[in-house]
Amino acid sequence: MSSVLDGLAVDPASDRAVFRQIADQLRSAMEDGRLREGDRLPSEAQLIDHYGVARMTVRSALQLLEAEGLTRAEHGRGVYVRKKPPVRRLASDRFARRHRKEGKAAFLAESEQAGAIPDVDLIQVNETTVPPEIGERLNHSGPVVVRSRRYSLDGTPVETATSYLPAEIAHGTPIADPNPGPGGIYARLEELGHTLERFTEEVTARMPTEAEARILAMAPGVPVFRLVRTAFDTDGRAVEVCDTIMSADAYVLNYELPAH
Amino acid sequence: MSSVLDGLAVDPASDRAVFRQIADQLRSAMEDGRLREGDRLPSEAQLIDHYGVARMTVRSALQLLEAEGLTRAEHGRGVYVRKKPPVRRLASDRFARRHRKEGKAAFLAESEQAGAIPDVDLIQVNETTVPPEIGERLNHSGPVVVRSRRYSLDGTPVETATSYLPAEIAHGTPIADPNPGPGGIYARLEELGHTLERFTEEVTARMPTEAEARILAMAPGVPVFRLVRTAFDTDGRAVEVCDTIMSADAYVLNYELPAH
DNA sequence: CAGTGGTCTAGACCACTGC
DNA sequence: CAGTGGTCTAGACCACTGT
Repeated sequence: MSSVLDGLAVDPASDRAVFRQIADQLRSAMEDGRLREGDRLPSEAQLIDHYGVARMTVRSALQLLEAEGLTRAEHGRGVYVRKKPPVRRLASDRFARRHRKEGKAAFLAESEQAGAIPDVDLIQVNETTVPPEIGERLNHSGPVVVRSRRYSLDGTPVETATSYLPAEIAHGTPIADPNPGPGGIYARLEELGHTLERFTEEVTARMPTEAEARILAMAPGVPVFRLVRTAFDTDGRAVEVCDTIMSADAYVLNYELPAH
Repeated sequence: MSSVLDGLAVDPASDRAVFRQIADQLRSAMEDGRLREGDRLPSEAQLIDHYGVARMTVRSALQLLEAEGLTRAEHGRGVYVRKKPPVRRLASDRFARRHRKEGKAAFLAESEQAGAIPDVDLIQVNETTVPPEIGERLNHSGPVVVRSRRYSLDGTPVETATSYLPAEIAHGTPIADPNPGPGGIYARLEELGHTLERFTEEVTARMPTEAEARILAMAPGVPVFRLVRTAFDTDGRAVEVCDTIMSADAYVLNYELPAH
């Protein structure tokens, strides 16, 4: 009976640790298609038999692959080649005013267009003192209205977002309500006289914190994007900062750069 | 004698695995400042003594922290709270023509401005058939000139880049030389009549492949950005695709979005 | 129930660091 | 040299899955 392990062996005398050699061989099998998305890897017991090593050695190899985001272990079932989730493409014009005309907030409008079922939950709105990092971007100190929420697609959480707006702008307005109404808070800002002129986005990537991994139900080996967007009105005033954490395997970010 | 472990204990009867509890406690110490950047964590032997557990248990805890990018183990020395490397900020106008006037390629010009010592090595230029993924973006099939190189700052590799240009544009020109001359290949493209109009950038993040981790000397627990930039000339023709892999902890990407 | 992965123990030998 | 982390063995018991 044929298996991806046929003919594979490790060299205990090699400089490269045995568990790394085992991981290398399984990784190669995934790279050249002997193992495909969704396939089950050989079980720990099979790897132990095949390579003649202790269980911890094969577990170290499997853990390495999991940390690289290549596999996913399912308790009681097996270890599988990870499937890539559907990807959300963020276009650079996604906050353009024309996309707000239909009365939908950005996330809902885009998702329905992509054929996925969007959901928003864990909505919280409150008023606090601005965190220093955000205050710098808002060029504002003192009270801010803070709106946080979690977005899901087809039941899978993909993104959390926290918006900060100066209280003097947002206090007592629909922006401070859990449901800000059609078009989202950007539509409300414009109604309040803050016509939006431009946005800046600052993108970083890192492994999720424990809290982020929990709230986004993240698999090991998947990083997050952190995207901090600042909205400026036509007076050049920063009127909102939105701090977003996104499961990186669910996103492609598209931008346009000028050449002049 | 006082230590970050003072008063800390684990509950073996808890639902949460002991090694996760140990990781939680060390993570908390890093979050609230009891352990700071560069500090040494308690040694494995100290953790074993303090918690009364086996070595594999404390190693599992430490490995979890390393995979989260929080710590770095140094053989024979100890486990340390990871220091954040200096960050390179990429501005959205970094390919604007005005930045090419001084005759420096983008990377060198920026780095010197930031006070770091840039280096470029592993330069390779050859001609091959265009990979499908790149061909789609170039809207071109057939031969391409491929330029790949590695960039370092202060001796630390931070980025690899591979440029693809249609051979009919680049063949036999300085673009196909290892050293393309002042201003880099974008200056050469414009001299050849391909005035650059705009760029698109597509940003993703994931854990590095084994090969990427090696060439960029990456620590465990640090993801990479993949940035695929396409350059268009004033005829709307895609004239270059640049595929870049960057150590994510060394970069912040800045972009501007229009509101209209 | 058998098979799977999750956790944990109690050792062993090794390689690297710094004194 | 003592102290550190890196690798590996050979078990144990548990929880989850599917038949």
